[in-house]
Amino acid sequence: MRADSRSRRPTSQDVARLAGVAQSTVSYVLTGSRPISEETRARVEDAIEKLGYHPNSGARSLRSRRSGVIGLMVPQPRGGRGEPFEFIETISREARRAGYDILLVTEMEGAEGIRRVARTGVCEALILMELDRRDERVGAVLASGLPSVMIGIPEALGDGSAVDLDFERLAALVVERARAELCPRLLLFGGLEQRRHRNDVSRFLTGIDAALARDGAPLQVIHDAGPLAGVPARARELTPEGERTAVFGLGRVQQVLFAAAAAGILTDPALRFMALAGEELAATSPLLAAIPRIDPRRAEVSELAVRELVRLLQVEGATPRLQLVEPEWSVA
Amino acid sequence: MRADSRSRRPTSQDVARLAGVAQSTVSYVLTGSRPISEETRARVEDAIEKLGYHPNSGARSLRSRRSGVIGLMVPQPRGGRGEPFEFIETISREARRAGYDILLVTEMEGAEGIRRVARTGVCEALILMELDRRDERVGAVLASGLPSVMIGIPEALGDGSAVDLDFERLAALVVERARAELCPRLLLFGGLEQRRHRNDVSRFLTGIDAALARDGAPLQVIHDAGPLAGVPARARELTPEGERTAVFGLGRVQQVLFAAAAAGILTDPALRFMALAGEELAATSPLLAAIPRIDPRRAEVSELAVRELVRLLQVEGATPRLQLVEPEWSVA
DNA sequence: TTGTATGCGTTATCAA
DNA sequence: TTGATAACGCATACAA
Repeated sequence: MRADSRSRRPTSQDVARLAGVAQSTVSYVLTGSRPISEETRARVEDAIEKLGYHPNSGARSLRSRRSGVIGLMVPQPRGGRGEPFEFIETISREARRAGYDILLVTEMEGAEGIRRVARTGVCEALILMELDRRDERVGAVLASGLPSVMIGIPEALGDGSAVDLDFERLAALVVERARAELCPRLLLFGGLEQRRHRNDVSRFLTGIDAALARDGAPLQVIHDAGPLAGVPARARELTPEGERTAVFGLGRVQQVLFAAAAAGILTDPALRFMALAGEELAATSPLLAAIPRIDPRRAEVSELAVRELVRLLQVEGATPRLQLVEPEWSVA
Repeated sequence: MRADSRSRRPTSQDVARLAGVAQSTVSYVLTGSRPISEETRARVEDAIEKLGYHPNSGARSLRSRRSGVIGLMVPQPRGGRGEPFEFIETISREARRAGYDILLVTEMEGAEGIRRVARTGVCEALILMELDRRDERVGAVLASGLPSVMIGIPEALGDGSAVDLDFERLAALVVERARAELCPRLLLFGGLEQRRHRNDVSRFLTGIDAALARDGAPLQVIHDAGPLAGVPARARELTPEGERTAVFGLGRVQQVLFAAAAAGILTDPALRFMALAGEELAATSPLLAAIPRIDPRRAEVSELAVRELVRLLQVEGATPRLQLVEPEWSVA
């Protein structure tokens, strides 16, 4: 019933017939890999338009061995965090602008997922994010031989490309500011020492140590691993009269700030909250807009990752790079 | 230098050679579309294992016209919302369990993006989310002829499948509770009337009207379209001494609750906050855990969407369905 | 500047 | 129960 000539998707053969040229000519017009006369090109493009032709992706990737698809390994949603979404959406948009699509590979699949998409040829390149310092997926990616970019800096980076916010520099900024604001103490919440296996946490802590070792006022660093809702109270408690404690952590700031607000100590002069957070924090409330903030610049990191990958894919003999995005205070 | 026999990815031909069978036999073992003797199957599977063979996805989808890829249209990240991530990740995971991969199509691409992935054959099915009541993408999906599932209920659903939380029922729950708690007033924040174009908001408001029309204590509904940070204060202001106002909205609860906490009126007996929010809200603080909460059940909705799509893809003659997930109070 | 011919690695039909 | 063989739709080497 349903099938007449129109129900079948048009092929380059159909286009060729309508334009009165050879099938290969249609292909050459599309790939641009051979000069085509202005007149022929126009006729072909007309026919393409008229038929609503789109090249079949299976055939194309079978023949050219390039699928036009980039695999993106996404983390599990832990504790209702939504930040990965901004990475994912931006990466997807940027990739599309360069002519690529994004295919998701879940963390659940692990290194085997990497091997799968590499071996089947669904993906011709890979982006990884939320990596542990030692992450089996990194090895799988490098072994696959596909061009890749990591968001974050794992240990065995090999000669892969990587892009991320400079977490060491971030730590330096935090320490510098704590000193500048005459805080003798810096409380780091979120159990960072227990999360040292994360590549970003590890770099941050390295940066803290380095900053402490540099000249400057003495600064006591306290690692807090307790429940986030208790952070403000604990910070308040360990602050002697007339002194001031700086409070910072990687992620989950909102929870800490909420607890502070609920306890009425969000603007307590004895506490100096600082946050790694985007504009959305400032937009939530004027009170939060006043908090010194370093933007994680997720969109920039994402764009950089895609650009780097496209470079690896398209520039002959491109060599892997490590690119760090500079953190900055958003409110002076 | 680099190319010896090992550098090429093995094909079913290689497997056949090693197993001493015909290439087609390998294919039959893989697809299961023909009975194979136990002995032959074992030999083939051994060879597959030994070579680390994975069928080439381009060739497979060229020949079978099934790419094993589901397109997922994702929204733009507006105002730092991260909820879409839970949908995306869950959908991706469930799809993988059914043997499919998820390819992202950004909202930026619009209806043309739908047409593209459909025409090129990259995707053999589609999932749409965050739809407007009238959304050009819906038409494009239906026109593509691909099996599809909408998360949300747009107007021109046609005979597409749809899955979502039952927002009409959600409204009924909210109204019922406001009445049960003897609130003469319900304040709805977030400018819902201005966001009626959204399919979920529209259904919610329909549900509100229906619930109000039913028997019960009189309830005044106030639509608040002002800044979220001012919601608690405004709610407090319009509440006469000794009375109580219920406060609810779709999304952005955290901002409102933060403002309430900061103003010290989170537990004001004159206000009755209720929230559409997942566990993460309760986990943020004991204060928030006490707030009556309806879970949006994003994971369930996502799983249902994937299951429905898989049914459409795999069950011969399957007919589209509309499935609503029942909202419930998480704290009594 | 264009056309002809070949093969990418599968799936599935036709024989045996 | 299995083998040979023919497409699927495109990119590109080779001819003209």
